[in-house]
Amino acid sequence: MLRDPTLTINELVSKGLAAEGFDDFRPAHGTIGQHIADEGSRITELAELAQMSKPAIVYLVNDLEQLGYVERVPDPADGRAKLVRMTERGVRAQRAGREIVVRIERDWAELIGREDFDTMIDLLGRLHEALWPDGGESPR
Amino acid sequence: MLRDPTLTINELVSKGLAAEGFDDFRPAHGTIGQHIADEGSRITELAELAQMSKPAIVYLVNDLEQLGYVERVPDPADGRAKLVRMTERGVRAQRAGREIVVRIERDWAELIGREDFDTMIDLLGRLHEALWPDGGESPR
DNA sequence: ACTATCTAGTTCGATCATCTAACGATTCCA
DNA sequence: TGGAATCGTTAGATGATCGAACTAGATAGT
Repeated sequence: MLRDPTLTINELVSKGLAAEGFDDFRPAHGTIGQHIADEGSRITELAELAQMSKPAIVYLVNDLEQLGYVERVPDPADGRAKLVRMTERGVRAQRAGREIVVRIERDWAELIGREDFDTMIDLLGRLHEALWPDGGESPR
Repeated sequence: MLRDPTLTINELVSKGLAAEGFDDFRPAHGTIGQHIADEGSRITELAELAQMSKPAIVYLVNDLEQLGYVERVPDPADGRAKLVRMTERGVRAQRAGREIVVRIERDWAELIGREDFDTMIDLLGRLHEALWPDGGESPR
């Protein structure tokens, strides 16, 4: 019951983006897009948020950089670090992706009723909050 | 909110099984264990239920057969087909897995309250039912 | 009854996403 | 100022998945 909707959202977003000209954007890239901050995020930071290893993030960021969705800039605060930041194209894709999610939520809300849907989201949020308090810090 | 719990359940079940002597059972194998019928299921059938390609199922069933969790028997009703059936070890693992899931549900229910948890499950079920009516048939 | 077509499972080859281990560069601290 | 921790990366491996092409068996149309 959790798994199917998760996969379907990913799939729908991917297809929706493809239809809007972002056809080189793969589902796994969404992990980055979801967590990246507007001012840019460090690799380590993204790894923590996505609960993935750093090499996995590097792999995805390499892809996204190659495809022109993100760029690496040196972090002025730390010579070792780099900030991964959305390019203009990346921002457009991110916006499009969020719109698609909103549309899916609207569609699904109609299926079981807006009120019940909101309740469900709220409860899922509470469970998530209970399992990963706030920022969410579990090293992997 | 959907993705994290999904992954966590998989991970916890895997670890729990490992602790009970089924340490060669990998998360992906769960896809089979979840859908296989007591009398045995065909490869094609499993592919439909899991919404995966046939080769992917064959790959997993090969693994599970090698590890002694399932066995292939000829389907008396169709000479081309084979039934994938749980072995004794498979049944034990399946039971253990279900117990672990029950335990996780109990733990999580405590986090947000049993009543709200039940409501959430019910709503998720309704959404799932609305998206994949009953048997669930979407070819891939 | 024969052939053409369809279906069940499999093999092959490729690809994607992910991991652990090891490494150079930089920063931090005692 | 020198040793330990941290940041990103590379290298190498593996798991899970797919599509295309194949074989053996079933089925339907003539």
